[in-house]
Amino acid sequence: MRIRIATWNVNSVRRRLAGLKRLAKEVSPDIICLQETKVEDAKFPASEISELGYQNQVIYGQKSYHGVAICSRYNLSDSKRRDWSGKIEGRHVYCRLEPNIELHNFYIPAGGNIPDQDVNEKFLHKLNFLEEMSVWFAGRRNARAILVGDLNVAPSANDVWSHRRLLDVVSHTPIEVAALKNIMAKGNWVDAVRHFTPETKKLFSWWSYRAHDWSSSNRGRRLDHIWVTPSLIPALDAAWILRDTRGWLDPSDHVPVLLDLDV
DNA sequence: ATGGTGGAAGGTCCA
Repeated sequence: MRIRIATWNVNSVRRRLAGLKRLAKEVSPDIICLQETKVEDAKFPASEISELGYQNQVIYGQKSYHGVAICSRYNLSDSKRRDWSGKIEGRHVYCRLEPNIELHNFYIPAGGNIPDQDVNEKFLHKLNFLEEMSVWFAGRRNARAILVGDLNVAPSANDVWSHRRLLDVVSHTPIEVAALKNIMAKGNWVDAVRHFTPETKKLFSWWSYRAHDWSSSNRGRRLDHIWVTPSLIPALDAAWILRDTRGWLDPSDHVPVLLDLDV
């Protein structure tokens, strides 16, 4: 059985319905994990997404900010919402797929502009969130699991357009990179995208709206990730990033990341 | 150091 999973920070699910329709038509994921839905659950466009084929939905949103969802052609069970770092913000949902795979969808806090936890509460919140994740997943390392989402950290030198110029920019600072790698180490996670594309090759999943020409300047970062636990490595068929989506009409600033599994 | 754009708002806040 082949399962195709997409993760996409849509920057408002209601503003991205045409993009979701095009993604469903052209790429046909079985499961789409969304971040930054920016809508409370009662106003989530459930019927529109159901009409695209994704009748099974786990949503956890709030007004204006954050918000995540898992939308699936297949049945989902044991769906849960979890809060982190003392805030109720709609940043994590998870559920079970058949055959017995746990799927986690995260929107990790961006962390504000100043990379100093003593003066920037948002950066402190991000570091606390990452630390809590490392502890929680350390206690679940025997799970057969997939973790996707906008993790808001670009861990490797070739996950950013300029390692040197972003060392002091939130998303690529050494303290965030160490925190993300600590989650991977303690939770026994493997980076599915880097499993297929060597670290020597630049890979981005986000380009700022503020660039005059995002494609030619290409000042991107890889903030969106798909991880799997080791028992799923033999099932990995492919993992890739849909760069062209950034050039679609009315784009998100993030593009989808895809995984094909044969389980 | 600042601004550049986009989204939810209908103030600004956030990315």
